[in-house]
Amino acid sequence: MARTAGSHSDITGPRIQDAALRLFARHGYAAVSMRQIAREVGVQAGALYNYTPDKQSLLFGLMQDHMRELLATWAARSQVPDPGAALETFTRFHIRFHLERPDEVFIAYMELRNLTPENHAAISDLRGRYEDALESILKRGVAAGVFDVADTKIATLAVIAMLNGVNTWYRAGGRLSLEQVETIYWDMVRKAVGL
Amino acid sequence: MARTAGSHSDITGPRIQDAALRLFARHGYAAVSMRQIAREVGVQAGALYNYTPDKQSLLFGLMQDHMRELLATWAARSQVPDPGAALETFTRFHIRFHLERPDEVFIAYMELRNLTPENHAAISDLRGRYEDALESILKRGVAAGVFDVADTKIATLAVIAMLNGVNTWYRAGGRLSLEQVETIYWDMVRKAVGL
DNA sequence: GTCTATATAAGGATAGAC
DNA sequence: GTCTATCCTTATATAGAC
Repeated sequence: MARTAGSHSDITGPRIQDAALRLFARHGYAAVSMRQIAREVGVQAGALYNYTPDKQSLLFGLMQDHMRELLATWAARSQVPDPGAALETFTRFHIRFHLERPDEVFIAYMELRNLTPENHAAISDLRGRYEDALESILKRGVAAGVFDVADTKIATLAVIAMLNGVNTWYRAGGRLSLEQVETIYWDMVRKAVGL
Repeated sequence: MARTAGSHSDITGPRIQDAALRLFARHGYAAVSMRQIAREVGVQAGALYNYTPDKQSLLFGLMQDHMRELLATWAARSQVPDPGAALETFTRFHIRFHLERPDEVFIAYMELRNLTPENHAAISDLRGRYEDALESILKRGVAAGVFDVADTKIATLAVIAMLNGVNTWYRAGGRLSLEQVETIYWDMVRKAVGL
């Protein structure tokens, strides 16, 4: 729909983020122009700069928001004492959270190299905190003697990489329900850590 | 080094591919200009078009060469009859092959969306063939009753995603040798399929 | 086969009117 | 807050000289 002149600060901001998110995920940050984003929102390119100082900040904001929400949502979960149960909770949480946000996840992984060094460090730090959440579960399981894991750091990265793969193929309405997918992956994770 | 005028068709072609590979992997296809590639090679931008019809063909060629070499190298391995041994062979082969070619692997996974639809289909087909190689091993193991895998298609994607993760963190000369990394991942794969 | 020069288009970002 | 207009830079790709 064509837009007419006027003041719309309350809705334009989120619409810019939505459009940038979708376009960055689909075509990549470098391949998307500010004019494309503006067209999607229904404003002229110059108007975008009322909401973001530049294109880089737009990308960084999307990634930072995503990582912060990931950490906050996980932290809000009541922590399960039993390592095995905690690992199952993490596995199912990770799959569900990521499948609900395919565009955010895609950007968070694919556009790291398009961040300035400072922004890259900030996002890497947030990602490291999330990895630590999983590794602490693995360490507890090893300490309790219920997990058989040779290297908790590598196992952490291996499990996350495996779970992230779901986003590359899962489509709602396909052969398997989300619940079934969660269970299949949990079965593999469980066995991989020797539980 | 600065280049002078002259005829160098025998060496310029490979040098263009090398430069494009490194630059695409580092900054992303869309973010790299033909001028950058030319500067890296030591020629003017126009000279590149003696070797490639356009930038897209340069990307496609790199990805196609990589996938074909992956398939050919795997096919050249004497196929192991025992499913468990075959899976170990695949796991160690995949890790080693991919760690030896970090730039090619990075591009093959990150730049799919920058391919034209025709080129995308061609690369996806090659990737599918590689996945089939692993899935056929898993199917044989399930049929022989030695693997415990709920869904061979998902297990295939899960294993490959897990193994690909190595490329994001492994650096030669680090805490672990390549042999140790292979063994740690093989241990997780082995357990994940119930072997 | 490479160079210089250029056609043609698009990019990020800003200025000033409304 | 948005628009129009524009500055300035860069992009892919081609043409013709050497």
